[in-house]
Amino acid sequence: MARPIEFDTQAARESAMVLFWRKGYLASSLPDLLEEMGISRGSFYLAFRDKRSLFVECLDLFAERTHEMLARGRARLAPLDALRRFLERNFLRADDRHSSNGCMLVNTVIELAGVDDALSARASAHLHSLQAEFEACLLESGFPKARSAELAAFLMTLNEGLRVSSRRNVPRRQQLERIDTAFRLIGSAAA
Amino acid sequence: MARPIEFDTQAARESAMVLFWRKGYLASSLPDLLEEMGISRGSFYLAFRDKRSLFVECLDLFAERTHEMLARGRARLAPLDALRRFLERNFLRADDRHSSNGCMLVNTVIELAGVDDALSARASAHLHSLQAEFEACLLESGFPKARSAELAAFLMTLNEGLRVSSRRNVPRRQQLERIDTAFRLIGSAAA
DNA sequence: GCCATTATAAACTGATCGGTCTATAATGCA
DNA sequence: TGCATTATAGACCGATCAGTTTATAATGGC
Repeated sequence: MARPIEFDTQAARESAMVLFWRKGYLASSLPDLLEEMGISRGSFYLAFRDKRSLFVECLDLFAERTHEMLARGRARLAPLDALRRFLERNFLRADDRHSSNGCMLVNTVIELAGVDDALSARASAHLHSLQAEFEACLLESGFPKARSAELAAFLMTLNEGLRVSSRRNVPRRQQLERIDTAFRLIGSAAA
Repeated sequence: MARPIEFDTQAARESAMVLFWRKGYLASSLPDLLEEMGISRGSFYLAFRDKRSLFVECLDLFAERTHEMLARGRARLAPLDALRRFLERNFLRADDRHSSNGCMLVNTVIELAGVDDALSARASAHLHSLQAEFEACLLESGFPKARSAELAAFLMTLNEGLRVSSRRNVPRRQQLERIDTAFRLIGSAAA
């Protein structure tokens, strides 16, 4: 019919990311994606190779955003506070549209392990580099090297667990309590 | 052709459970299921209503087995040791065929949230009752009521995180270290 | 006013999905 | 021997999947 809006590739990619984040890879059909992205089938295959390639781009974009989120916290908070703020992220605002989507990296690891191992491994690698960032925070806040690595691994497990909980009906308050419990445990062990 | 084996409904259900556990709901196709169960299409629809109904049965069966696993530990170990043994379960034997399947309840929560909320909620409810079992262990080992509830929630988050980790390429040794870290933290806080 | 570009809607392809149905083969029992 | 039961293989159904193609409409530059 008309030519209402100019085709913004990046905006379309971000819309796709949100859908993949919410519904996963398999359950996001082409019609779903097209409606969410607001473009036609023709434009889709013109701008992106195929569904799987777009998913890879969205996965990498999500990882980038996640890293930025932690980096912004580190720029203005003490490293341990930034880490804690990062874990609390999904649970602070009750009205966040994405608060029950969990983490796209965790979701992808779970959904596609044994189905598309390359995609699952890619998501896993992103989580691994996030853990390295955790470790840097802990080092910066004074923990010795070995202890930092150990706690970073522990906090990554906690992070994974929290992202699972955020896809369940676990109330926000309980989630925050769990984070509080974890940090009190770490604090009392450090003291 | 022939009539080689008598049709064992329960054995077929268990085979289906393992496939659902490994590949999830959406990626397990009817042909996949039939091959894994070793039965024909006709027998499938004669014995089970449909794919989704069978999945519900498998989900409940998995939850039952999970509870039994914890109960067996409680029968022969101190409650805190049983709890720890339960968390370590997937990581003890390197040759376990199912060691990288994670937990079917966690997998289902993640895969089907936003896709089939009834199934996701059912898996979540099973995790909730497992958490109640955690709390009973902690109560029995001497923690006060409020503290038991808090730690049970924390350990459920840890459990969820560990099941995510077990679907990734995280080495067994690191997983065991993470559990060790968690229990040392709990121990030093309790002391 | 014309034309190349860029988008569109929608038809189409072949494969696969879950689910039904039919014709047949093997069995236990009478 | 014959028949009801229980299983099989596989054809078949309509729906949906990802991806391609086509004919058309809107636009900017000339």
